[in-house]
Amino acid sequence: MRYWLVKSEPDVYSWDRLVREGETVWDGVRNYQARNNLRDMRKGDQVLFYHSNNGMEVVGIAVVSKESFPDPGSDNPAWLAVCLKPWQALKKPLALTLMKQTPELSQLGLIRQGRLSVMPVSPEEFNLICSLGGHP
DNA sequence: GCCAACGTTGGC
DNA sequence: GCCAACGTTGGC
Repeated sequence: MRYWLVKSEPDVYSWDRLVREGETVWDGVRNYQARNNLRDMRKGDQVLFYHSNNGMEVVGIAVVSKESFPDPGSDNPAWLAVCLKPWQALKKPLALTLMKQTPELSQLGLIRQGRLSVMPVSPEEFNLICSLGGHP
């Protein structure tokens, strides 16, 4: 089991919409590093869902429901998509400012490489984020 | 709205 | 292959 974090602007695609729809195709990634991370996702991996720009907090945990396939929105087979399903909302969304104040999270990709939209998260980081988010 | 970070593009 | 110019992302 591996752990990941994806970013989404809530005005474009929010956690609530993912919950409403039950599953979504996570496409439109046009960055090679992020693409490589999509490629490495396996069914059942857990994915932190972060709202960028508007919100700036981790709001929930999703699960990879389908491993990578060619992005249906692109003619270029180099670009990939996965499917995500919502699993659980965090009881307390975890703000970026709080994560920045947490020494154990100082190596988080979200903080170190602000523009990357799909990134791996270590098990330790994942567990800490869950517990800070009020998750048992 | 501004700007830092970073990726991409294209001229040489 | 280098690097300047430019575009995009995202925090502030």
